[in-house]
Amino acid sequence: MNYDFAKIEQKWQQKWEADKTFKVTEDASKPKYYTLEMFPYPSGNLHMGHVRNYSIGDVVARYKKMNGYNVLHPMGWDSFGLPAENAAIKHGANPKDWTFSNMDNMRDQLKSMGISYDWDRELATCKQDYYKWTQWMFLQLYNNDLAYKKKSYVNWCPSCKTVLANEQVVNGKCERCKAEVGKKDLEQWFFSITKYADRLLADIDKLSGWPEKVKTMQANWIGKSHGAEVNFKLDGSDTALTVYTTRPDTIYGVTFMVMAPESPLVEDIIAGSDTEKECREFIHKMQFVKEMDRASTDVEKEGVFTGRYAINPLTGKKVPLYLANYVLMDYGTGVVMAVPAHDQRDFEFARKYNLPIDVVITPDGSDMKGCDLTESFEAEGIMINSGEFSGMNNREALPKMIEYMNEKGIGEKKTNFRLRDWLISRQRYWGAPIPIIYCEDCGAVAVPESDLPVILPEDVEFTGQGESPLTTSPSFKHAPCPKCGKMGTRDMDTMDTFVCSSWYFLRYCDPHNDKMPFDKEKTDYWMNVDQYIGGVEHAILHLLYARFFTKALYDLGYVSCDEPFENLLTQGMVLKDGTKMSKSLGNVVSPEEIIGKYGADTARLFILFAAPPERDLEWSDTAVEGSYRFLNRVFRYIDDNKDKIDFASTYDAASLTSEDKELRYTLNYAIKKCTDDIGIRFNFNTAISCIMELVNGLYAYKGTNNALISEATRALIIMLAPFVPHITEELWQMTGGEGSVHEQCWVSYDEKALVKDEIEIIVQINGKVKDKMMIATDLTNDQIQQIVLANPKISEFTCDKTIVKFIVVKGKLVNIVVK
RNA sequence: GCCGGAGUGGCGGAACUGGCAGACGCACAGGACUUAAAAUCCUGCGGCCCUUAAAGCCGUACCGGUUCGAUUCCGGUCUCCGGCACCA
Repeated sequence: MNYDFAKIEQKWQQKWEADKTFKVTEDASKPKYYTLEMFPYPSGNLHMGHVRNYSIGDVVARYKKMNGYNVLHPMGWDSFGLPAENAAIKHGANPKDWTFSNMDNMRDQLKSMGISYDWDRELATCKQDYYKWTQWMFLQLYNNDLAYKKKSYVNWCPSCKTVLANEQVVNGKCERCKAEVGKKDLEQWFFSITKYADRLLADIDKLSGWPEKVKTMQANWIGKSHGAEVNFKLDGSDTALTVYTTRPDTIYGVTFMVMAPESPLVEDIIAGSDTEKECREFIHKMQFVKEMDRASTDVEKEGVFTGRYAINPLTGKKVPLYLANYVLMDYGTGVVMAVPAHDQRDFEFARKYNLPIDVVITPDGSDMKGCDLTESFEAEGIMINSGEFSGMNNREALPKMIEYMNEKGIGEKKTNFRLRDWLISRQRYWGAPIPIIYCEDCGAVAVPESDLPVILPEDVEFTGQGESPLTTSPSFKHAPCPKCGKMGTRDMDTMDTFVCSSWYFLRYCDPHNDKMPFDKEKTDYWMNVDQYIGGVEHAILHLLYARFFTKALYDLGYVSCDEPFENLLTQGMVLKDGTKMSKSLGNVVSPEEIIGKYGADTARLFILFAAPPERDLEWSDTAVEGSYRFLNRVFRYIDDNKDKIDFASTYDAASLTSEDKELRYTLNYAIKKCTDDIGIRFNFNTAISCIMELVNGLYAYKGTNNALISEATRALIIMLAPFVPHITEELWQMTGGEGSVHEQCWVSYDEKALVKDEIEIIVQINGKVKDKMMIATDLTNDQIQQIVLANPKISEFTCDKTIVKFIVVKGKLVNIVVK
């Protein structure tokens, strides 16, 4: 007979909900612990990735609670976003109805998993009482010069019909729909995340609880580089051509200059030149080259001479100026000094167009001809043909050269970042409206805080054609200017949904506040998030934006922490047949189906047992049955032995039989290991395996000490409780436990029970295992040596040899080195 | 190209501080119970040698080093996964 999981799970879920077992409030008398799983997008159904994410979080939350912490464990919905709009277009539904019914369904599914959320703190980013404060956040940034509107050349997804942030373009394709991303010249809102680039980079060092992988990904994304800006002069004009270079030490080797065809300087430069026609053709051609094909290392370098020259400020030499496909407009200045001898890209370009290659650094300072090179020389070396710097090591010369150029007023030190400002305007409907009104007289005016929220209208049409659905609303477009009262027009864009998710962890601390986004006292109590758990796909986007928001709010005095997430766990993916589960591959296993067939406890146990949390996990139907089998085995044992169990009974440790001692050892070892594995190592798979060993030990125990059985059973139920909350609650009740198992204290172990009278030691000769012996634990090394050498099996090896060394590793092994 | 991570039985994985490689589970095989099956329980389960067993040898991607002793530390190589990439 299998245990009736369906009945048990439903029974306890209802009881927990009725008792508000997991409701939490600030309590200064207890240490707090904030555990958070990344909130889901309400797509309609939970998938296995969610099950894994929330099972991991629930173990942490329940374990910490049993260890005396006041645990905040909330859940909500990242509920703005494009899929709702697409569903509206496809099925004629309203994005709001679609989203809310998905949330209802997924909330039920989450409840069926028995996760210990404080549902009173539930939030949804698409609700007015939340997005009001998202708009408030916009105003804070706007009022503090951290939000601005700018016309720029932005990423445009033709399929989603909206602009995208740089972070949302992956390999030239839209992160969401995989369509080829184009470029568009649009006026858009940006957040000045680059003002925080230095701190976002430097404070990565504070994140000792983050995986190395995520930290390097963020550092690479921010991409700080050190160099100099140097002014070249355009020959026959006063125009300065400013370049950014990380290698000012190679400036004597500049033989030409290259600039991006999009550069605003181009027009004046080519006007009237001999090659104007060719230049215009090249610029025209470049407009139609896809971003992806332009920004790839293996695309052939291509360019055209502008007919003009630039003057090297150090040498006074005249060098030709080219337009080139490999120069990026949005990094540095859009103009690059080309040093073909010491930069591979410039080298390839120079070879193609027969431009001179002047070597200015060689390994040993001897002369070298550019024509002899097969590739650029980018390593460290001695400078040659570099005026007064010749003969110096180039790395030592570099700062001196910057200093020199600084004195002469031709250049200065400069750091550059790869990170760009965050484009937050979206030409979509289902998002938080940007609280800005455009007035003919006053320009862009922020909606005053007292007028928030700017409500997302419902009188819109979803045609899938033309502009954003928001523009079809008759009621939304016009609003009086907050400054002068004259009728103006609202900003018709909504904010990137990543804005909504950049501060939700703060709202959970005070989710019903209608005066402020949160009360500082409450965030002071709960923040930081002690443990944040989610997929590694958010390593850059969400985590970087959330860090930026936290720092900005910190600077404005709204929070006391300048990093939001103390510890981060990036869980691995759930795979089937070696690949990611996906509808198109037809290898999706639905959580609902598994929970229906085996129960939530089995689903949770399997997913926690099958692999450590950070690693990818291969789904196995047979292994799921194994987990189910284990739970039945536990249930059966306790059901069969419940008459023997009395938690109040005690025993005398001094009068135990050897059998008793063995069980007692297994028990205490399991407690020790399980405690470390959950609390310190986050290795839930091994925590579960040692609980399994305890169950095997209980089955194998043939003694009659019921008090000992009771002690072991009690510990078993408590240790299993964070993993499988329903069955343990039932077993707790069956064995006469008081209250809820989830309100019990975690178990502690007895160090003395882990000390054995006799232990097995390994006997090695020259590092190879030759025998195993049982010896008393209280022997001295000399006594051990005597006993081991008296062993006939060992003396057989040692008799005709000399013993060089006798190594004793206390409690483990001895190694005899013989010759 | 640069930066990270990984490589252990048929499979998922374990070995935490340099000390019995393969815990725990899955799969498989044999047995008990049963009229039978399922369920359950017991036993075996890295490879070679061998009828079997004992004993021995080999074995943690590969080559080498340090050490009494290396899956673990060091040097080099290969493969796979992830991120970034014409960033001057």
